Amino acid sequence: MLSSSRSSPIFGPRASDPAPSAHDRVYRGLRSRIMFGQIAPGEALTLRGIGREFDVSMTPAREAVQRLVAEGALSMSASGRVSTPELSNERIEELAALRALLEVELSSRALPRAHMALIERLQTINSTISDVVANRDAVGYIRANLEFHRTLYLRAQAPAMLAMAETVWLQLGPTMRALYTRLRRSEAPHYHRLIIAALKAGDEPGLRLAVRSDVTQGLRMLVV
Amino acid sequence: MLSSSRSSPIFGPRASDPAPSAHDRVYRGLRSRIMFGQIAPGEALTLRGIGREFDVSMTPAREAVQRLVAEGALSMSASGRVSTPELSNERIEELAALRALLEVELSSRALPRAHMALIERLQTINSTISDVVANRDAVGYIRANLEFHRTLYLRAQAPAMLAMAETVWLQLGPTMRALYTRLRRSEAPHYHRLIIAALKAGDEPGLRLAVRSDVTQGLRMLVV
DNA sequence: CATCGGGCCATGTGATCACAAACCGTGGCC
DNA sequence: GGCCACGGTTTGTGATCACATGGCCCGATG
Repeated sequence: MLSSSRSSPIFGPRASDPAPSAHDRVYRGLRSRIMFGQIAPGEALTLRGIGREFDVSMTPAREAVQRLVAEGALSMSASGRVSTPELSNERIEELAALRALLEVELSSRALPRAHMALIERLQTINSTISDVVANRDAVGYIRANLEFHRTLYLRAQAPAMLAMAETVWLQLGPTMRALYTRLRRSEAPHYHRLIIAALKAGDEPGLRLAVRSDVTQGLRMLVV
Repeated sequence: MLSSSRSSPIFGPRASDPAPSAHDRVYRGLRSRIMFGQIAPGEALTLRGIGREFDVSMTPAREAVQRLVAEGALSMSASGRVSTPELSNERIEELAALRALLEVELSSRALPRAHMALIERLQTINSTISDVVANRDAVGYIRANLEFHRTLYLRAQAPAMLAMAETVWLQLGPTMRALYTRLRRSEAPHYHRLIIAALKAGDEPGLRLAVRSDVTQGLRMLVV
């Protein structure tokens, strides 16, 4: 995850990846599921089950799982059983603070490079979010929301920082679904519009505030 | 690396770890070596070689390597060969910025909980650093320096954030050695003393500045 | 003498297997 | 009725093996 030397196509594989190894296929598959909230917190996984599902032996399944455990996307009991972690409130707050820290910086670095084409793409993604929210599609919402952020942060030209932000998303994945199912429909892309406005205006303080708010807002209602 | 559910004894194993699995042993061993700069940038590793060295088969060696690759501590070529990464100047600058971002926040969170006992321990570590620097012991210097920071940040009660900071240290490990061999002896614990002074005074802005300086100073001279 | 090609060797990958430990359900006992 | 012990079954771990691929050295050739 953190800056593998390979390309990291989180949102769908690239066109011409020559020969994706088995453990990479499994890793990507599980990673998407976790990041986009398709696995509930506390759900258990078994190596043989993963192997059956992806049609590989236990070896690649183990490597993929090990990697996700290392990234905090899965947790492993002392006996080696793996499951998606159930985050404590303190942990959720800490991860939200990390998102704020990293993503504010990323957006700030992206600002000077944000041209009109980027802003248009963000607006397109934003309207996708509206559609998907109207359909009560939690997974689609999370995916589109993260794509919005990722598209912006890619402009920051800071791969290590982006990788860390994605690791935080990954750790929050299972929890995020629980959040977005109880989300009010109307308020969804509110801060996103503020972000776009600040980008257009070249308003750095406004952008930092908008990103921080967008990132913090959702998570705050989760720690009841 | 990132918040494994197990305890993470980076600086020497705990007393009563019941049955450390083989891949964990290998992982910890390689991780220390990398983080403390005992492996040069670009140095190659082989699974069978690691297996021989730690007296295990290829399987645990593979898992440990995979994990370190995921953390950015090792890089893997398209053909699967692993080596310690040779960082570009942009990457080094980015990682230094990450250190500043994360560690300033960590120190700031540790400040309200920093009591006298902690400050004394920091001073003890600091004198160790002076000794070790006098002996031109690069690895010892890096180890003691990181222990100084880690001791402070542990008080922040922010395990995910600390884990991310350690991941950055890990990525910088092989490069750090190259840095500290060309370090002037006298200036070593300068900013550390500023950090301790700010802690004693409860001076948060001063602490943030001192940490940022300490973290940035060394790395800056590396990007010639 | 430089460059290209072929063949051997080392290396990573993934499958399979043996083993030990943990989990779960059942039955008995208090 | 609740609690505990026990055995079958599931699960993770680590070793070993077969295979394909890439690297590297050496020799032949222009």
